[in-house]
Amino acid sequence: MTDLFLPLDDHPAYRQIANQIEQRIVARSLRAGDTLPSETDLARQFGVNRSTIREAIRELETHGLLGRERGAKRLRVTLPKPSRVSSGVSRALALHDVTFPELWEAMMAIEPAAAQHAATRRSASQLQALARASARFKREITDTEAAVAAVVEFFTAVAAASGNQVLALSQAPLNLLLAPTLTRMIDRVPQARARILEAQGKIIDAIKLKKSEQARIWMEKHIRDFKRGHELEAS
Amino acid sequence: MTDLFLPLDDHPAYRQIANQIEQRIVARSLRAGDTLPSETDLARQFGVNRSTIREAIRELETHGLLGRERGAKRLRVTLPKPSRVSSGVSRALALHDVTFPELWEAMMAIEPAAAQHAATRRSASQLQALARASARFKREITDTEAAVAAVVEFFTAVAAASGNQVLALSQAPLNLLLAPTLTRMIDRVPQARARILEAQGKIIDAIKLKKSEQARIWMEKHIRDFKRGHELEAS
DNA sequence: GTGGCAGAATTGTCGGACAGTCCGATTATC
DNA sequence: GATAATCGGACTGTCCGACAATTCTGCCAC
Repeated sequence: MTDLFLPLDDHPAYRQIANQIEQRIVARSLRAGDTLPSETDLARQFGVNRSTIREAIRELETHGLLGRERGAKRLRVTLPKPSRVSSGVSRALALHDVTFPELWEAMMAIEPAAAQHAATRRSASQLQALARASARFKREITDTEAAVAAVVEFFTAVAAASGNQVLALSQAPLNLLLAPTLTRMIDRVPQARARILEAQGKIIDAIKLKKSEQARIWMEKHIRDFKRGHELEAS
Repeated sequence: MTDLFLPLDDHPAYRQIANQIEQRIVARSLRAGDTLPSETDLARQFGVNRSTIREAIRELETHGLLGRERGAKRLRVTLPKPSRVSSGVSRALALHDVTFPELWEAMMAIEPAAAQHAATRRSASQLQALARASARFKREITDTEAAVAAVVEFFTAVAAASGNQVLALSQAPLNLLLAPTLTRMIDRVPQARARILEAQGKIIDAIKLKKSEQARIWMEKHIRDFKRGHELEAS
């Protein structure tokens, strides 16, 4: 079953260097905010050419572990931004041709949980953010693209209010995948907009009153509507 | 509120090139398996130096969009491997200092759903994989590290059996985060091993018999045990 | 068709170079 | 003395050219 011999993968220098630096960051020996030595310096320290260092840096930069302040020259250690990470995930999922049912099942698992926890933990400002997102949806309800963006914003706000980074980061990629489908659906299913608005209202109410069970139930209904909408649209 | 002028972020050439290639891949104009032109060729086409091309390639390579067959020279378009993607996510979460309750809540949302769908959709071989993972846990039950690996393998197998790529990819990062905590817990809480084994058995039974509700419930109990274990361990 | 082989092609790494920009210190100005 | 203009050094982004090691390819023998 398992191969007898493992393939020996030679590590190019740039990858070894990237790994070494990554190790340091993960081990907190380099901490977020720290500035890295200059490329020339790194090249000297590692005993390689600057070009090699640059390739290593690119690797870490795309992982979000290194970055520069806007327009700054010096490189510094940064925490991977959730938005960057999740866009990578959703791109991967998109390339793997995820179907709507798959997406929907995942939303059905995650969003209600997020809503439930949001109801018990939301701060006042997070509640405001929710209300703002819903208001924006109401305002932009005729502009399909803006409306979809508002729906995504609403989900994001719920996840943020859940006070759970893991849930938030699990949820974020779903939004990006949902957008295209939702755009079609919202245009072709007449009652979709009204139902979304109603659900958002109920969810906000529940979260405001800290009724976690209510929040979960309404979010479930909300997500179920997406499936119905998708079925209607497809027929 | 909003700034009058947007900061103009200049995109270095290597990033522009990376974006262009990425676009092609996402738009399926370059499809998985296609081989890319040589670096020299790309440099000519884009009208830049080979070093610049190389930096762009590194970027796409770390995103998992490009890769080489083992020991091959020519670069080809590849689908991002879930394992690569999820390890990036879990590293990001680890750096953000995720707490156990956060992790636990996410598991509580995702794993039962995965188990439920696995019960309705699992193939025979996926069922076997589940049994294998559990058998391995039983066999290695005294070797902490191997036992933890087996637990992770079990969760992975459940997610795979769910037939849902989105759930699987949402779940994968959780495993990597769970491992260290579980290692401590399993060593300090005497009854942990037995309870895990029992839960795995019940879950496998339910999935084998396609009792989705049972599968969900037992998975919930299983995950709840982790919280209890964690509380016991902490005390 | 299989195996082997020489030459072409390609990658990984190197050294050096240069323009544009950012940073810090120094000097000039009010 | 505080602020503004100035200047040199440091650093990045990009380029050029080069070379060893390895892979790829077309060809030949069997």
